[in-house]
Amino acid sequence: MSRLSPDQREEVRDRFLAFLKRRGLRQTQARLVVLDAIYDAKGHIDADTLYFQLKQQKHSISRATVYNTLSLLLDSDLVVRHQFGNSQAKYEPSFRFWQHDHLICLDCHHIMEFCDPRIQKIQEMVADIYTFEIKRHALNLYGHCQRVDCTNRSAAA
Amino acid sequence: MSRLSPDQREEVRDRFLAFLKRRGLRQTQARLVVLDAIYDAKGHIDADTLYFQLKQQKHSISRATVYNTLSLLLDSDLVVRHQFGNSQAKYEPSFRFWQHDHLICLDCHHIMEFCDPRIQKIQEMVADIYTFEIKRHALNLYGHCQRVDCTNRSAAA
DNA sequence: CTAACTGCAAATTCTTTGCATACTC
DNA sequence: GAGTATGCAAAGAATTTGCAGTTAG
Repeated sequence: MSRLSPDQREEVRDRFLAFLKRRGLRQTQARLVVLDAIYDAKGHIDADTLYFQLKQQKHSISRATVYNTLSLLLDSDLVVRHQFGNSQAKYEPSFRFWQHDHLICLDCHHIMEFCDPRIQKIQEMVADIYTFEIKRHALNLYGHCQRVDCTNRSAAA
Repeated sequence: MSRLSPDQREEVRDRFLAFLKRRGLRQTQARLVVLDAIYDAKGHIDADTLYFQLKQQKHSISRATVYNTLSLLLDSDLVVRHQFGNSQAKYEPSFRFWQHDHLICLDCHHIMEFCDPRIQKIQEMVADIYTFEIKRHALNLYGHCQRVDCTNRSAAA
């Protein structure tokens, strides 16, 4: 996933500030720092890793604030949350990325991304049949990757 | 999801017993009771609900045993686990059900099921492109249902 | 100024683990 | 009878909450 340009990053920031204003919430350092950290991360970061990453930098932000800000970022659609089978949620930037899906290795938990336009079609058809207004989807494919450095590979046939 | 016939139920039971024997594990009352409870449930039951359901019946089985048995049922492919966005995992019978996917209401958390053969195609193509051996998939569509008794419906446009 | 935000630690929720007792093989 | 499975309660992991102090508007 390619990094955003400075212009795009600024737009993300503006959107978040606008969202906060619209909700009557304050623009705080902490909130912007969390936003930047997620957009700087390679992708698929969990709340605690984010917390430790910020702790190591000059910004020290409590877990409570990290979670609080994540919640705001989800509400503003600038970040999406994923639950890849385990209990720990992962977050990634959503802005300006085309909607993509995930391929998860059951052995090494490596995550790959792919994109297939047919899912859009399925989504539209299902929405129609079930009279359901679909906001988003998550397609996760679980299996075994063939990477040479895949760990925990089981002997199971 | 239609209920299984007595014959099918017996086959499920036999499969589980065979699985236990193969692993050198014991056939205990508790394990069979948990298996039955999941297959009797309407579907999409979580561990704690299962625990309380069993508690109310004559069978009193501890949470530890519920979780232990769920793990064995997952290993034996008789039950599948789902993570629908929240932290609480849900379980459902897998045997003799065609693979299906889920439509989840963001307001009332009602879950509907659907099935689309195109997902199979996508799965095969992605497996090919990424040299990945796919074992299973989960496609979740999140949105707003139109049921009259849908609760928590937000005013958001 | 003042209400909202933050940090801290304690509380909650879901799941796993350790250990004495009970039961399968 | 030997040793695994169970129940209980306590531990653990992820996330949330309450409250006193801090800060944006």
